Amino acid sequence: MTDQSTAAPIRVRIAPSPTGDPHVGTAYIGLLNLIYARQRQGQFILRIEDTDRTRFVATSEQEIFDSLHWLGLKWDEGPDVGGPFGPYRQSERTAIYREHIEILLANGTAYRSFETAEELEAMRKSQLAAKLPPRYNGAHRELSQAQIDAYIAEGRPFVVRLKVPAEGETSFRDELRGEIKFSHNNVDDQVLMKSDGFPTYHLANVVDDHLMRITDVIRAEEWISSTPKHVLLYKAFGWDLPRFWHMPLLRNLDKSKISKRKNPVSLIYYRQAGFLPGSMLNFLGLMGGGMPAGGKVNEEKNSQVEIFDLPKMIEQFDFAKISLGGPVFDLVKLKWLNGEYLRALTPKAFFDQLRNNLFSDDYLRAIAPLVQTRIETLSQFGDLADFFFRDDVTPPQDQFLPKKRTLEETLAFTAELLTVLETSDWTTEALDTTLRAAGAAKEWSVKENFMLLRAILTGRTTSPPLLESLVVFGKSRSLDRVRRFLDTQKKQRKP
RNA sequence: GGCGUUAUGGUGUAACAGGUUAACACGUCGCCCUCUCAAGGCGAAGAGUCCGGGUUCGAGCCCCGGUAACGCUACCA
Repeated sequence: MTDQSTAAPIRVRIAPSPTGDPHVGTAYIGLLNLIYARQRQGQFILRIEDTDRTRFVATSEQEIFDSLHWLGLKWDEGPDVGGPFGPYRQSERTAIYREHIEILLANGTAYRSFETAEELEAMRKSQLAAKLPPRYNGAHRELSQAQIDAYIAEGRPFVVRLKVPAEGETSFRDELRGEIKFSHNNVDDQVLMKSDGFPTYHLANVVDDHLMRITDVIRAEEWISSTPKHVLLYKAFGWDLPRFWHMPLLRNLDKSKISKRKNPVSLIYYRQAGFLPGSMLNFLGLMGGGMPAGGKVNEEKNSQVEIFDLPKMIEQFDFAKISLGGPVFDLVKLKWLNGEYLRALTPKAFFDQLRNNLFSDDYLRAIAPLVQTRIETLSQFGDLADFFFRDDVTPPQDQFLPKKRTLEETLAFTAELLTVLETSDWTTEALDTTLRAAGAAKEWSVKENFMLLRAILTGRTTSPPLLESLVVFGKSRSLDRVRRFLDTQKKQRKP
């Protein structure tokens, strides 16, 4: 029952959410999906999962497109290129989800649940306090039609939940690991449709994958525990299951799931910091095995360098050879690989890279007005604007530490700044508001506040205007600089 | 806590369907080249394959039992 007709054309997809910077993990899973599709003359689809209105970021979708294109990952169907199974943006498919939720409500595999978010939160807390696994208590599983009608007439908001069978288990086949079983005791009655009428991931994902004729779901390992819910949904609709492939999770150096706190994860960062798309793709392809002999080309002398481009990966990548331990995303090795790519460039191509990226007209045009009034000879440009072109800066303590502050409170305040900056819009106006508010909240003067950030960003106490500099330097790289600063300070204090 | 997944040097990976001193790359260290730094060349250290049992003439590969790490445990994906 797991296999779709073998004659059906292979169709795979990635389904990123536009909730922030395009993630390196999206590129990783995207690459794997693309390789899988190309190896089998299949189709690769991009679907935007924008059902979470609270985390939605307007610019994010375009950034996902741009970053993926930068890497050379091309999709056959998607919101921007269209296709026969659209729309490819979930926010444009709400009518479809409503229709489908009606089917489940009608055949008794889902039910309305009228508790408020606060009630649920309270329930969760008390369960946790009692050391019980936090799960929905099923209070509204068997509401009578009369009660339901009454609640609805009252105008009480509700969510729709999956009615997981009380007994038994659900098992499915993971193509890389074999059979995986979950007892229904451990599968919660997942919310399928939120009270705002938007579907959750679980519903939208299953419905779309079926409607878009997806044959193989290739996604990250973190989804394994919710797969039984998805399987139950396919069954509830009476649909065939796709194949499931759960890929190992990219990790930080400490083996935890890769995160911006410990590692740059934004593709925008990597692009702006001057990594070449080819080396990034090559590196990603090496993560988790799959390539012959772990990336060793052959026994010939001098040809052991792990150089793979997309066509080569499509030719040689073997999904059966994927190793399941979570690979550490090792920035040191990525840099080495990128260096290899840089050195392999012709002098002309290398010059073009510099000219089109680090020293692009756009970048220089944005920086120029910030320094024009501050220099007397053109060569002083370098003295003042060097931080725009550097990988990192390290301000000495006497530069960043305000006179009246201890190192302790300064670092705490910096961490505070980091959190508010992460969610701030990246315009001078927004940054001004954000920073002033954060400073006021902790009783840091604007001067102390701005000076601190200036030192972190530029490595000195004299610089072009802070806000404008932040904007020009970009959000990803600016935040990375703050994180690295914090990290360096932490490491210096510990040992 | 519950459930699930995983486990080869510091890191990424190899090791045919169990068969010699566990291989390659990054990193580290040393030497050579050299005005410096890289790059490049040469070399070294570093794992006995998470631990404990078992099967076998023989186990990193098979079986059993532990442990640890990670993931999930939301009206987020």
